Amino acid sequence: MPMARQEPGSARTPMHMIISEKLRKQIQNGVYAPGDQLPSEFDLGRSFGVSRTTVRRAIATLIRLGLVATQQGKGIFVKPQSKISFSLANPLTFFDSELADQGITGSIQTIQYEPIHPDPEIRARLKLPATETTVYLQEKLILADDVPIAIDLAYFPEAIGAALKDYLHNGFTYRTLAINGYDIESAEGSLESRPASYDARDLLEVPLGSPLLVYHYLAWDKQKKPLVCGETISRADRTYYSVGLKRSQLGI
Amino acid sequence: MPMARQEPGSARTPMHMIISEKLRKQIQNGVYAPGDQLPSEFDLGRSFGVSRTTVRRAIATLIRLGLVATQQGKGIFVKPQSKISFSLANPLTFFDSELADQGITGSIQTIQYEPIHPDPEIRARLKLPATETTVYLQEKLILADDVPIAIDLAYFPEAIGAALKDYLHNGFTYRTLAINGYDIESAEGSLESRPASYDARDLLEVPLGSPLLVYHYLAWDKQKKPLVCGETISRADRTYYSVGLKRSQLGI
DNA sequence: TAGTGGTCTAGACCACGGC
DNA sequence: CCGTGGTCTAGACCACTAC
Repeated sequence: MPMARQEPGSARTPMHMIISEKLRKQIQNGVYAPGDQLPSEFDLGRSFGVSRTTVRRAIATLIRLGLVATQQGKGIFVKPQSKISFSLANPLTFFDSELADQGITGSIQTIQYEPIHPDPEIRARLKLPATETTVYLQEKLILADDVPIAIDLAYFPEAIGAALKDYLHNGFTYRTLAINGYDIESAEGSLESRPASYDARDLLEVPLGSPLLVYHYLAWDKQKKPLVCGETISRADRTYYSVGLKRSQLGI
Repeated sequence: MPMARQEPGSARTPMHMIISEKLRKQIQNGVYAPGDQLPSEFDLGRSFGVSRTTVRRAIATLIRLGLVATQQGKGIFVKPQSKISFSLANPLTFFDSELADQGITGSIQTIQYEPIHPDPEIRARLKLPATETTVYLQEKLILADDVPIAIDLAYFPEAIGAALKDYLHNGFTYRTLAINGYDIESAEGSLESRPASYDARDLLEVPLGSPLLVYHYLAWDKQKKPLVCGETISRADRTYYSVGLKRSQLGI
């Protein structure tokens, strides 16, 4: 029997939406608590009177809303919700203490720290002269309670990168630059959100297409010479950025 | 014939992923330009040798990545990419001129401006005394070139809301507060990203689960008395926030 | 009327987890 | 071994768009 069509005159709401909305409300009302297991796809299909394909579509919606996660061979589980705060003013600067304040153990894994030949966009941001073809790329994974929550890619001009080689393995901070005589005078940044690509999905262990926060930054010294630029890509389900502004900084 | 299983020893990559990745690369390499129509689901299925269900799964991935959009009865089209910048320091303050600088016509539609009885979270943020049970809610839709890109919900203490009743219909800005004698001394905000719910999907015309940027804000006067709080919910595929920081503001 | 995407089915095989 | 989610099929009906 193909397709169970809607009774004439009944609401036009697709079954997969009815199912996902019902489950969503049950999760938000605590019928299913964080960590709880939902009924199996087979059982849900039987109790709603639909095929497994339709149930799977409803579950896919809940995954996209960040409410549940599936585990092959085990089942469907309600995800715990809680976000970690990053400060926009000093990203990753007091990373450890910032997380400690929130009751979380932070750590940084350097994935690579190597000289590379950057693409034109990075060259432009660092205002590299034509004679300089090399920058240092520091790629690191940021973990909270041993769960990856962000990737940071930082690009340093060659001289700075070489000088800081031994200092940056344990994570980058603006302070590391300052201690080594590179004084940051100003910085600019931008915050956007993008859906997770297949690559990001593998690194950050999130569903494909789930929101990621991307923080682009660029810092200069007094002579307006770029010291570092980069981007921090973080799981939007686990992180947010906060900022405080005084009167002088507001555009009033 | 059920399921076309993989040849023994071949890569384990699902067909839907092979298809979506191939189309993704073709889009990024310009084989399909923004605005172009992709082959129909039927044709894609035929050319890849898979069922339409599998093609639809691949297309669903491209939609989640924000690369294409479907139109019933018409086809699958490549989405144009371009983002509008909001300033974090003065959100919505110079909204019109900010967008004009980017070559975009901005407009604001007030959805409602009414006294309401807020939930405890808003009460706490505005530090309402127990005797005050009313705040003004201003809800508005922000359009760029007549396309909705954001929703803003602003909550004012009763006295301020009543005083500004006639001024706020044309959009809220910090400046409106200042002109009327409510001087903002400081403000704080936070930026996060959430997947679009069914409600947000309808208002902002985005796919379910696509990333939204949420900016929470709160502003005080000299006596640390809250003047306004609220949140701006914007389409992450059309907006980003930028911020500039001077040395004194960096945590170095 | 033809073509497109939107929804749904019944059933299949596979890979993983736990008993 | 069984139960779970992961992938896929072949075919159906519907709603919308364009000619």
